[in-house]
Amino acid sequence: MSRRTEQREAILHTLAEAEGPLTAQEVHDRARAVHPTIGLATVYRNLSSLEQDGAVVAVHLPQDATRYETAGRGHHHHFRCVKCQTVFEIEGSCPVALLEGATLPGGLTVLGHELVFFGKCASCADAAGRRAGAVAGVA
Amino acid sequence: MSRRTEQREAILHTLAEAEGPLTAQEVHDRARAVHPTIGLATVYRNLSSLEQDGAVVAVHLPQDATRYETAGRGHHHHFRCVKCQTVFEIEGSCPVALLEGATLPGGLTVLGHELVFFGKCASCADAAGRRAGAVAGVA
DNA sequence: TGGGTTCATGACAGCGATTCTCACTTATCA
DNA sequence: TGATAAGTGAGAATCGCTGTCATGAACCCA
Repeated sequence: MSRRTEQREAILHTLAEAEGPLTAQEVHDRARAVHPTIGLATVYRNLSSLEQDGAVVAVHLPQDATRYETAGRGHHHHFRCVKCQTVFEIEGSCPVALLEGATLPGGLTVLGHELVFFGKCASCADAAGRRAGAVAGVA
Repeated sequence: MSRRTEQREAILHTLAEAEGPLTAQEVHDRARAVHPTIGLATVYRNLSSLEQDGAVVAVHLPQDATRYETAGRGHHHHFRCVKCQTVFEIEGSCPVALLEGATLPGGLTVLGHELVFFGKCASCADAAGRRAGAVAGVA
């Protein structure tokens, strides 16, 4: 039972408008455009309570701050280019999702998973080798 | 061409003896049993150079410090109990490994991936429902 | 074997991300 | 409207990790 506050709405609005998952710092910066006095601690507090409410999901990428995005955009994973560090969304059916709810040997009950790919995006792969006409049109 | 130092060996030895992936802090604590003056910065430096040499691999678990384990124990993933935070190793064939080297739509070339499951281990699942004396057989 | 040249080390300051604390403000409900 | 408990903002504190720098040790060559 969380209260409805301007700050909370500003944060949700910021995430809804974002083109990809944002760090708390980025949320803070953008939310200040709407609510100039909002504090960083407030952003962190709201992000974690929103996560508990299921309104946002946290995205954990190795060697990066925790990022947040609005929930309800379907199951998907992320790909990070090891060269330019850009994060891409990977959509489509996930083979690992079959294990959700399964019990693995040893009695481990799977409730969820996080899958992160790393590799080279089209532009960096081009730059490295020769050149081909691949377009990195991923969200 | 890295030099062979006592510290480096102590770190490798510590990881080889460990029952699971260790944080830099844990490696530091344990390595001090062998080499009492070893510094934390040295541990971090060696861990990353060993990682570059391919002697150890880094394990990134959400909401946890980076962990390290010796390389060459085959492709596997990790499971973290959301209750007791224990980390288990998941072995067996990995459906995602098929994508290694593949090029995803958008021209994303997959070089590697990290997969982390979270859920409840046997003992915590038991404790939640009934209670039984399951042993947390950490690998 | 000795001596010089790097590279590695240890100590610690510093940084970014996140959490904690505390006094103050405000949404909510009787 | 007023009480009250939850939420807020500011800043200190904490945690994981990296950078710096003087010192120490591994390696190469004579």
